[in-house]
Amino acid sequence: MRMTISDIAKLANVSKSAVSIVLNKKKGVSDKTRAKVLETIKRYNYNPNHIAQSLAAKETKSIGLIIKEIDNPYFAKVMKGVYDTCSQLGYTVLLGSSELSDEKESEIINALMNKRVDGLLISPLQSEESNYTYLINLLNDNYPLVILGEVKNYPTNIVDIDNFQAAYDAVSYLIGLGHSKIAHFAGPIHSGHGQKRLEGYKQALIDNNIAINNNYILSVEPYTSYGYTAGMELFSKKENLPSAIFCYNDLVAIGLINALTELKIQVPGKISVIGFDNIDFSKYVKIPLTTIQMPAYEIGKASADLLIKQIASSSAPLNKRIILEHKLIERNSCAPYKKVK
Amino acid sequence: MRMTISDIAKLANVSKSAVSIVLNKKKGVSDKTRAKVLETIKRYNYNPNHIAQSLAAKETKSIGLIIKEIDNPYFAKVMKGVYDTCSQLGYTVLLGSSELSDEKESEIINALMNKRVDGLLISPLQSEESNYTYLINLLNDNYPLVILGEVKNYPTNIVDIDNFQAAYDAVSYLIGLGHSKIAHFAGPIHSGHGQKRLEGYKQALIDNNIAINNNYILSVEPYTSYGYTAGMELFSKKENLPSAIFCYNDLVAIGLINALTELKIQVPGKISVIGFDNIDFSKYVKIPLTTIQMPAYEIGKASADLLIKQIASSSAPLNKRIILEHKLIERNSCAPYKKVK
DNA sequence: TAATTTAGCTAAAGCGGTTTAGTTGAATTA
DNA sequence: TAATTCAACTAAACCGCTTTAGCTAAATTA
Repeated sequence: MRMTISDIAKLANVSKSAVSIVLNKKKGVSDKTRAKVLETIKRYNYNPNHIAQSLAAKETKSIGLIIKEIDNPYFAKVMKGVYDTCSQLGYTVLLGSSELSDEKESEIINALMNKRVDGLLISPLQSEESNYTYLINLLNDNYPLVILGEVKNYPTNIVDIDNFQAAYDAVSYLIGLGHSKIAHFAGPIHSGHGQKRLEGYKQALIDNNIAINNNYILSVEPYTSYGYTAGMELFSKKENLPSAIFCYNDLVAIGLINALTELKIQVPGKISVIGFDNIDFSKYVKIPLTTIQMPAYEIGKASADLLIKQIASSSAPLNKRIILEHKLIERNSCAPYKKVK
Repeated sequence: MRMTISDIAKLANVSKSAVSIVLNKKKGVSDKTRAKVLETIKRYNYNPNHIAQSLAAKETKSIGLIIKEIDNPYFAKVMKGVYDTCSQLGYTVLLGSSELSDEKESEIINALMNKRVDGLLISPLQSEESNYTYLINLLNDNYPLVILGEVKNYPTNIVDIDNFQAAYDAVSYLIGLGHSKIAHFAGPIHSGHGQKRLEGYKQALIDNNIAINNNYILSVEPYTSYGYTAGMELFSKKENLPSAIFCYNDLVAIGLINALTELKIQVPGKISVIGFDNIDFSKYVKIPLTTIQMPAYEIGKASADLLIKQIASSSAPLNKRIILEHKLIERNSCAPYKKVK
């Protein structure tokens, strides 16, 4: 069996308290005693039981990370950022992934809270106002929280980019290239990011006196395969087609381009496509993707950092909003509009 | 403050024991009492403190997952598999990533064990025999363990594919296409997978009477950028170049192809490239990649399943070896050897 | 009817730590 | 020299659960 603090205490001929003091590098024992304890700890290769420590100290030195999809290069980068700063600061991360299901999301939050994580880092689904009441409960309970996105009308710690502006920039870029028939493969429309990007898209059109065409707005699950399917569907009709498409994310854009090349529709010759996220692969893809860069790793780092700060300053809600910079990355999937037909 | 079991006990006018019995669905209380307890639990929205449960029950219902790189599509798929079965079976996963550092790997193992995970799922680095002594310690301690790979000369639970055979198949395929000057961009050569694949590569050459040329074997970090760099280096010399390259993984292959196209060397016209893993993106890349399919998600599922079985059958080591099927996926990055020069 | 099970319940010990309050003897201060 | 402070140390309570052992009253058996 593993050693306990009592074992060590007995072996070193001191009290449990003395061992605890040494363990936590507090003062209250003589150098001689400290040395003796340290030596028997080393000798028996004793490691304190973190569970017991957590129970006594009422903190677990762990956080819960809830993302939407494990299997998405964007979230992988976020995770890496979170993981890096957490492990550096001595925190363990308990993984949660809602996989786009509201139900799972709230189950996970519950499960992680029962595991007594010291705080929660959530990329929320927010598909229905009513469905994030539990988030609001957390806020009211003053639970250390950082949101990768936002909770409408509630001040919280937030780390994100300006999704509205980023979408606006993307569409403006397309307009600058001469396009006016611009479609949007929108993400889950009720998600925070999806909504913001949709709004940015619309505003860019409005500001350029381009009418919004609802047939040009398709809501699509944010995976490659759905980009493909939606592309196939849209371009099987042959009338009133767009000349450019702003996609919710790179995955969708890549799927779309795949459909397009399969249909022998030239990208960017005939159709320009712009993505979102700038995942690593977007530059290796058949037609290197013009896209908006999300600083995913930095978002991960910043949010973990903020969360741990919030945990430290316990009761007082920081309500910090960290908005990181996005950037348009020009590659080969967009071209000036040509009137030819 | 949050409710405790004592609070509930008082409120329901029963003992803590009674509440505990109800909580754990054991028998020992009347239906009436059970109902009463259940009702006050619901009323006060009580959730047992999992930390306290873990301490008392000496099990945490959590496992540690140690991968090599968070930010690698192959491991993302493995993680997803692990996560899916764990959350289904009520286990939480604590994330660990060695990021290719031996030192970190052993630190993580230590940290996770102190957090008292019930078992460990490790994709080990194994860069030096001496460096996996701690793995062997775990084995000797009879700690529930599943290895994604293997520990030489030690029986353990293992989930993997036959890396030797897979590499053999890949190289045989190239040979079947007429190639004989076949290089290998090997992964970290002391890693389990790296070594097996290297051996498979060599054996395939030997069995076909092709001399092994050590200049054709480059050890490369398993990232895109290193594939690129190594490609640039190799093909800057102009003599005795290979006509085909078997890469440690798709990432390296993609980087290599990038270098090649930059150097205006046609793939697969002049150089054939075969990868390993079959990550999602390998089919969307400029030159869709011919590669070996790793059933990453299945590996994740199977290993988590096995680990939890091992945890259940506690003391008795199962020592199961699950070898999953690989498959060669033909796409466009390999072509028959042409003698033209 | 008396003896024996059994069902329902709970007090108390234990899981492995931390922390508080208290004791002792040596060092300081007045 | 007596009174006070202080450093070193520890016993005991506590964190929030589970589990064991024991008690009582009702049900079963002989």
